Amino acid sequence: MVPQPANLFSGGTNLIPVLRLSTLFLRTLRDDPADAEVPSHKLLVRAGYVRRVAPGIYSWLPLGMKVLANVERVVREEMDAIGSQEVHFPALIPREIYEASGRWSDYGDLLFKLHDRKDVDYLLAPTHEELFTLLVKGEYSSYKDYPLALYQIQIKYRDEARPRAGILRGREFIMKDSYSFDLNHEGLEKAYYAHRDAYERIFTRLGFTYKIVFAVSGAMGGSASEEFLAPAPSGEDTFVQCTNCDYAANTEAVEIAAPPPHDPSEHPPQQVLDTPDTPTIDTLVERMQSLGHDTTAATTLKNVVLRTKAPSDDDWQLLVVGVPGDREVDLKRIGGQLEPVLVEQAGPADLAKAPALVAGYIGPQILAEHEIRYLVDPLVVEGSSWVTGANQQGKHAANVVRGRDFVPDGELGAVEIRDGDRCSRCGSALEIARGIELGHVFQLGTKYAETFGLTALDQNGKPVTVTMGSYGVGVTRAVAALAEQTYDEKGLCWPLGIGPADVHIVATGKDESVFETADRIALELDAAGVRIMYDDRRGVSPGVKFKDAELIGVPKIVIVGRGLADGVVELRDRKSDARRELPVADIVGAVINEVRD
RNA sequence: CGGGGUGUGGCGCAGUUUGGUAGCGCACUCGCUUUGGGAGCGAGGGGCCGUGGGUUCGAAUCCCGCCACCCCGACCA
Repeated sequence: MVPQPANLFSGGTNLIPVLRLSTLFLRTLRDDPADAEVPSHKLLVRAGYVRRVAPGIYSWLPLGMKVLANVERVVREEMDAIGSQEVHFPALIPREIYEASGRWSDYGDLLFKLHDRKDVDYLLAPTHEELFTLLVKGEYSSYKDYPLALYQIQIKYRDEARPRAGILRGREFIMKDSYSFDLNHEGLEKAYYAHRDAYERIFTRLGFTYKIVFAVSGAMGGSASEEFLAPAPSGEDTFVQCTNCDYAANTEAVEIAAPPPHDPSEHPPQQVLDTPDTPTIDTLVERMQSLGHDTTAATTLKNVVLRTKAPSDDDWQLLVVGVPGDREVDLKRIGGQLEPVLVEQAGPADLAKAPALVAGYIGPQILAEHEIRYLVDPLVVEGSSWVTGANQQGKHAANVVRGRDFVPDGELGAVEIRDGDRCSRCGSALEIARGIELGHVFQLGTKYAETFGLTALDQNGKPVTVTMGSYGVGVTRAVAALAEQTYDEKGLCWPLGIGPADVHIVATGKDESVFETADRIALELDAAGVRIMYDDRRGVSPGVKFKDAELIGVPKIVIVGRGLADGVVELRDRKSDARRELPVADIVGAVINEVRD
């Protein structure tokens, strides 16, 4: 028989695995912390799950650790289930590895850099592509070894310019990152969808409502890319979803439907008008209307001057983008499409180099002859007619028709998306919403494999570059995002299986029989494998215990108190607040039923 | 990096305008009462008032510098 360990901290009972509030390292706060803005931050601090140490850096207390462990368990089970194998890399990495991929400088200020006693440079890893790639390169060299998928759950470090929203966006956070390794694109696709399916199971099991949206691959490079977003007002990502079909996309990656093209010949000829002092759309529309035209902002063509730079170039190139005048240009969206080419607003110095561009009166009619690249938003359809600049100070042109009076070099989704824009799939209205990025899957391709020379010999003894997929889940972020999606005015509201316990037993009153009964219920439920939190504090008023139970957010609450005189205890549901009284003898069975639903 | 704001006990705050040797609520300790919605009374413990300098008989308070943090924006898997 295995000797039982002495438990110095359980108040002399044997309820070791049970979270007992009399000894639990927990202090709940009555007030919201002053530095917290979003609900998850306020509540996780108030309910004693986390404490702030420095900006974007948090300590996790026992309750927080329980939730974190539950999230990690679900993630592990689903990753293991698709055959991905867990590894663990260091967070502390020597500079040379990041130098080889170019990211020591590419990541810039986002990297936490440090050095050892010999003055050798190190960094705290913001992500681990390099180490995964190098590890596989060191072990595998034959086509027979593939396919392969590896993952880890690791602390990441990113020196964000502005950490915010508590746990949602920290400088130190836990991420599950995995990589798939395949010999061809078919293999990559298979791995991609295996991970995508695994993520659906993970976020469903965690109790999220989530949305899978098309995304741009960002700084990581790559092609196919989707994000798992948890819709929430405090989310930092903006996405659109169709009100009719299942199309959804990050606004950076969205495509919207354009009106049908016109026949260019149906418009009257171009006409140049005197429009002095009309450098803005508003002033132009006013002037045109006073001249008797039915011009609105939406029928003017606004031409915005940007500059671009490809990674291989030293100099910036001018780029003019045409959008309807009632629309703003979305630089983020443009940047996502032009990646890895950099894009920004052109400055006065850039304009000075192109005298043909008259600020406030730019029109596309002359851009081709000056060899200035011109792209239009798809809303500027073939054959459409516009009021736009005449490329002379104080003059605009009307009836300027695409395909007749100017031919753009191409199309580029450039306008800022608005509520009510049309779905590119079905034409129904799109709506805009905010979400928290829980996970990201994308097909990385050969970028890192090429950089580090990760190849496999095929049947003919020829080296083949391995193609990779990259898949991330924000683990600490998921804890906060779940709080964000489930909280109510009383506090946190965890789903079954994810909270620090599934049942919270509250013993109220001073009668010793209350505690004896509650002790027994706790023991029996624990023995049945139900995860229990037990408020066994003596001399604490019922109100305090109820408030704490609601704040902590365990899904089922059992109250052993005044009803005991009549032989009943109360069972409550935290979320719905449904309450029922049950005979003491029935409570254990009833709870087990509810928890195992 | 730009704009706004704040630094006073573990947490939330007052006091700063008008200088006089630090206070309230929560939490904590002890005693008595109380026990189904953040209890009451009494007695306690705990703070170089962000930091450096200056003015003054005297600075949380006035002056100058610095630092840190928070919020909005820029930026950011």
